[in-house]
Amino acid sequence: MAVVVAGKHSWDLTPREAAALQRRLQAEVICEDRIGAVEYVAGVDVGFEQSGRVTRAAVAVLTFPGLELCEHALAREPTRFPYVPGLLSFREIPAILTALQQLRCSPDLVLCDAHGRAHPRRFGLASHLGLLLDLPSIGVAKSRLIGDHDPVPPQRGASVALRDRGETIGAVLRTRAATRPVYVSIGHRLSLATCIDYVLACTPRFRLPETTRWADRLASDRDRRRRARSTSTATIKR
DNA sequence: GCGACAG
DNA sequence: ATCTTGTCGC
Repeated sequence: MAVVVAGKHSWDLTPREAAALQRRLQAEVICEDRIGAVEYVAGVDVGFEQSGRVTRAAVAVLTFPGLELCEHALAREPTRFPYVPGLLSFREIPAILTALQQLRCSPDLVLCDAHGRAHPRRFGLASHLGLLLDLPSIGVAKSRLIGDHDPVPPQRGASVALRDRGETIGAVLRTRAATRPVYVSIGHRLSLATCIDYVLACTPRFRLPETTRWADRLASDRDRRRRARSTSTATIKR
């Protein structure tokens, strides 16, 4: 069954209106486990073309827990909202929805390269997307937006609480030893403990061949440009 | 007023 | 997000 967008609202908003919408929708996020059997898990990421005016969204659907690639989709759309810290979803979600709607199967869980509840108004991209799709979702960000935390012990699986204004808003989790930890937070329809379990289940110590192949495909354009640049630089140096 | 600020 | 230089570790 295809992905269905359950919720809808205007995307033609000013930054001020967008923040007001976040404050309203934040109350509808479910922070308890309302999740069934997980057979397919989707990973969502976006990038921008060199002009900066085109947003590209990539979605990969993997089997769970085997993590074999079974479907993917790409979308290119004009960027119609500026990057404002805290309003990332208004820039990225329209293209993500386009990509998701091309899928033939609907995932049971969505992992996002962004924050969920670890957000100033408790409504990061992962929560926004999860609510629109009415699907369990998790925020997995590479860097901090808000909150404070203690140092994270060095071994895989170690985590510490991410706190803001006296509240636990997420966890800082090591998915691999000797790399930077990731910032995990509830997107929608999951408890924080369950979010951590799924992130660890989706980030095994050794990359599967399918995962590597998919990452290569996503990075191909960027790598091609980088290679061309370093080649020309090397030529100039000589 | 100043710093901080997912991607 | 992107770009760069130097440095470290496998």
